[in-house]
Amino acid sequence: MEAAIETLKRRGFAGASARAIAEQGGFNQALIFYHFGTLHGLLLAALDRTSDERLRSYRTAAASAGSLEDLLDVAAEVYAEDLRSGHIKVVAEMIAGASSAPELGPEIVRRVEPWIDFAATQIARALKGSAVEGMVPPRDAAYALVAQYLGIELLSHLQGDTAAADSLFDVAGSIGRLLGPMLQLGAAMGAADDLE
Amino acid sequence: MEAAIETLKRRGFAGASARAIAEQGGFNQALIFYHFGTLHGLLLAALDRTSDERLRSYRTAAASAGSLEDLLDVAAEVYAEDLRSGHIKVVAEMIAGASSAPELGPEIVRRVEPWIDFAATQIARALKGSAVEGMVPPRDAAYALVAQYLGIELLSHLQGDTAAADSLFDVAGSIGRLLGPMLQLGAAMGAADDLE
Amino acid sequence: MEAAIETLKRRGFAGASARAIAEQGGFNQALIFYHFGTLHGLLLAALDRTSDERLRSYRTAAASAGSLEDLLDVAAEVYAEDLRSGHIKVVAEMIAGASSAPELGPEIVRRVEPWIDFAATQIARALKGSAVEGMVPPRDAAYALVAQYLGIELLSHLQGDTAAADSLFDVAGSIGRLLGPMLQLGAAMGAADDLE
Amino acid sequence: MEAAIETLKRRGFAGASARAIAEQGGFNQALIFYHFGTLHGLLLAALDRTSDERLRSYRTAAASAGSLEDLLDVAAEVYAEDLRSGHIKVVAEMIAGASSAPELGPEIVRRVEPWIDFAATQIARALKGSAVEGMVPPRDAAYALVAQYLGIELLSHLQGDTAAADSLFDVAGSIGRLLGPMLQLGAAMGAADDLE
DNA sequence: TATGAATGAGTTTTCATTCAT
DNA sequence: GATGAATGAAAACTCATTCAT
Repeated sequence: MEAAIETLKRRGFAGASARAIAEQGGFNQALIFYHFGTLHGLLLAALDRTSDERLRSYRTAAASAGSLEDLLDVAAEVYAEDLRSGHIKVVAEMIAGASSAPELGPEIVRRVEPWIDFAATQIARALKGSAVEGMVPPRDAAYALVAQYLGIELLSHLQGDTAAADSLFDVAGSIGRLLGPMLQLGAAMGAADDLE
Repeated sequence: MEAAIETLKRRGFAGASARAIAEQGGFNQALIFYHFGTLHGLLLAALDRTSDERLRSYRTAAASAGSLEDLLDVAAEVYAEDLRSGHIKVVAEMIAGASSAPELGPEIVRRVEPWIDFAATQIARALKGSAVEGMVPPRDAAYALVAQYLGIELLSHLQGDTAAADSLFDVAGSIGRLLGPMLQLGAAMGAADDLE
Repeated sequence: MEAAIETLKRRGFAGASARAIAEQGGFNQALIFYHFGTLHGLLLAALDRTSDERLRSYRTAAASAGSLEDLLDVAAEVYAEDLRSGHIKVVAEMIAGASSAPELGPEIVRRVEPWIDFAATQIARALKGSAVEGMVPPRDAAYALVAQYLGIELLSHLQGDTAAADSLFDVAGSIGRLLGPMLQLGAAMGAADDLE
Repeated sequence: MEAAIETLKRRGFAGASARAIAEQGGFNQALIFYHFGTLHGLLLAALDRTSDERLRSYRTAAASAGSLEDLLDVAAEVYAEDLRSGHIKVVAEMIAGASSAPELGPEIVRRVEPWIDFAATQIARALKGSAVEGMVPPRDAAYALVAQYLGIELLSHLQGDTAAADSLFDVAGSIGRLLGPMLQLGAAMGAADDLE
């Protein structure tokens, strides 16, 4: 699975062939099929692993954020780490690749759901008690947020530099700090423990 | 090129093989190479065609918008059409596919630039005279907007339904209508003709 | 035909496709088939042209040689010109290429015959009255000589330098000058006009 | 490799496609790439095998020759066997084919070198102590000899009969026997063991 | 004469997967 | 658990040739 993740990062979904992964990991191609049945099986298992691991990081980080400002800071920090370490690349590759292997679709949907759930929870936290609480459905906002991450990963990888992606978080931060007080965002966030 | 676009929509980048496109168009595979030299050559030409065509639609629509509200309405409308007609799918597939064919990268970057430029222009229009004019660099916001579109396309296609994507525009609309007056967005938009 | 010859020189038999020749000559591929029926038809016609032209040069040069020394000098001179201009390359390419297109075989044999005839005539001239006149059948020697030229062309082209080929003629010259008197080669060559 | 050699003999370089070789050997085309990476890889490996094997025969035969006469006899014998068994055909095809696949050039040069070295050694042996020892550089003569073999292979294969090639060795033999004593060729050949 | 477009059969190569060991 | 060998299907691309204009 490590080899699969590494190969996804380095060579993308289309480059993550059985041969490439086996070469990366220094073992025989046939092993993939022995253990996972299908190449896609391995890829999904690998996705599971990174996804779980990263989600755990995000959860821990979010739990420690007691205010909107904290949350924005923490999000920027964790995301920056992901973008550079390539963890998001793996997710983006799998989602992009799913279009060429339709049977992957539902499997990947299932693995993206927890991320949307997590984002929705955090957004709900931030919106609670604010002026826009009724106006913004947390799930829709979460969906948009995840989509935003994916899109940025794709674009920044396409252009080969992450400068734009980096500065975006600054802007998001300043807007958050401006709008936060105006809309009373994060008003009820104090208790960091009442997360799922 | 029509066959290529259709195949990209239906079967994605990885499924847009010479064989598949030729079958879709009812002609011989070799024709692709006769006319475009390379499969990628055809794919890029097809992308050019859709991209140009759609950008023209967007420009026309934006030009007719005299207020922030108009702009939001118009954006929602044109985008909804795109999402359903599949035009955005083609762009998203090419961008996603670029990761498996690195030599495509620069070519696609060149074709995405005009979209970012266009978005930056519109955002600059809307921000002019507002309270956040100095805070939000239009190009960064434009980058984020394009990324958002791409991400939504990928996710909605993955999940097979566009419900979430649709409701997002409603939410964006209501937020826009709320924040617009607060931040004086679109304050100086009256003159619809002063676009690039 | 000029385009065909040029393409044979530059890209070899395998590279002399209809497309390549048409590109070289700046005309349409289909013209080849209109005028020559087959690609091989054109190639053979081109071979005819160079072959005739060069054979004429060789004949003229040989006719002017009144002694064995002259003949050796003249042979070295004309051959060196050929090797550099690429005329021999065309012949060698066609002969080598014939193995992949068996139907070319007989056609090429027919075009090589005159060269063997010519060489046989010159060899007979040189042998006349010598000590080995009865021992060396001129046609066999001519065959060997033509084979030698072909082989040298192939090897020198393979190694990318003609140094070895060049020095060979020097050696042949000195041996000729040594053996000539010993064996009374060229004893009866005086009359340069009694050639076919 | 046996299938490759057989196919080179029967259908020439251009006919030695992956498909043809696989058909000849009764296995799947893909095996070629599994084992040799490239079609050329296989072809070169096959060339290596024949070349090594034949060179060993030639070395053994030459080692047993204690006089110039022996050497000429032995050369005629081994060569006749080669011409008929097709071993030389393989070499000639590869050399001729190299012109259509320039990246093969250096690889083949490397494989022809040992033949030139071997010939140079034998020629030096024969020239030692002769009247022309200083006049004839062994390497040049060896180059000419190898070229001669190649040329004869090409011509005889082209004409479909080996009669001319056969009689050539007789002629070479008689000339050798005539010139040998005159030039004191092979004077110092007694010790057959002092070969490389 | 000349051309642009078209085609079927061919090329090398890569792929996921299987299987005997 | 692990491996080397094998395979059928598919990939991109090139070829000689044809044909309507």
